[in-house]
Amino acid sequence: MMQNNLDPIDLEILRLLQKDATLNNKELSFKLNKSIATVHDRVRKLKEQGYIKRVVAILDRKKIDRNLLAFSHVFLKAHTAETLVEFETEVAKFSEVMECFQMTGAYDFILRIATSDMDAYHLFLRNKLATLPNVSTVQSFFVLSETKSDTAYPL
Amino acid sequence: MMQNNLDPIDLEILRLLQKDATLNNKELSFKLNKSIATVHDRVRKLKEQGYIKRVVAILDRKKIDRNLLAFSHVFLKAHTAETLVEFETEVAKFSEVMECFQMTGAYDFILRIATSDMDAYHLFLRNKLATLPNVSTVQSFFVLSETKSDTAYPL
DNA sequence: TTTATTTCCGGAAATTTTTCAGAAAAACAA
DNA sequence: TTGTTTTTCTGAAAAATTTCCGGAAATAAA
Repeated sequence: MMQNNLDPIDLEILRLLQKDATLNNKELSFKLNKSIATVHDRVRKLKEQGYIKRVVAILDRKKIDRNLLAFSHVFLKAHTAETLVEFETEVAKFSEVMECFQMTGAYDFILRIATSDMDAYHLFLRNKLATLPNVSTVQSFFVLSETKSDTAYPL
Repeated sequence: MMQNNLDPIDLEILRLLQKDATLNNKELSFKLNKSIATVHDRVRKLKEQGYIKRVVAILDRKKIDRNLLAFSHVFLKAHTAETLVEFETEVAKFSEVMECFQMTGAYDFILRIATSDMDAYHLFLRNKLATLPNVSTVQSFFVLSETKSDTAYPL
């Protein structure tokens, strides 16, 4: 596997592990009709080569008191490299911020914010996000329902 | 553990497994200063009780040719229960749609779309999303850079 | 304090991961 | 085609881990 291409076996392994990374080599080998050692080797290489970045446990957000999910659109006052980097650095430190993307178009950043409730969001907005230098405007949108939520890319 | 509260040991286990679910019981037991059997028991219960919904492999999106990430804001023409459910059902079938949220406020849904490039997004928009009944307007925003991307909630 | 309940632990058995040498398959050159 | 090299695959053995269990320790209740 010198070249960077994934064969059908690799793709199937990635497909399966994206859905359920608790599958062990024996189970994978059964599903793939390959030997355990082969599967073991393939998985090791997929990790080594960085196709699999990490394996994580996904928690039930509502069970750990993160009932409110919001998207915050952030506009900055200035757009120098420095301003952007500073905002990115500071916003990443807030525990409520799950994701931060710099965007094209109408606003500068989209944040995905997880808090326990609206009060907590309000406090986050007032005491954390709005206090960052160069933040001009924040538009907040709240999730009514999660219709689809997938970490697995189709392969 | 009859009541639904997590003690500091459970919280620490969840913290660790959210970051790296490849940690085995021996490693966890070392970090927690507990026996392997105790850790094993705790993790089993956390899964049983649904705190850990699933364990997944996170892939490097760019290595599997999903270079473009977009957020699409969707406005519907009508808002009957039927219309909403139909949209949710149909949009979830598209492989480009990683997430779909129904939202409060200015637009009805936010979609997170992963495609290989702008051409693929264009095709998705024209041939899939825009063809759904009752879709009024779609605003597309593209990710310039991922500043923070976390699946782990702070505990 | 005594009793009941829960949590925790060490050790053993069962299972899985990891390693390895050789076989099979594929790629390549003559 | 044939022989050579390289890669991939396999089964088996060794190493490591998970899983189970009885009883000890800690905690809560009587």
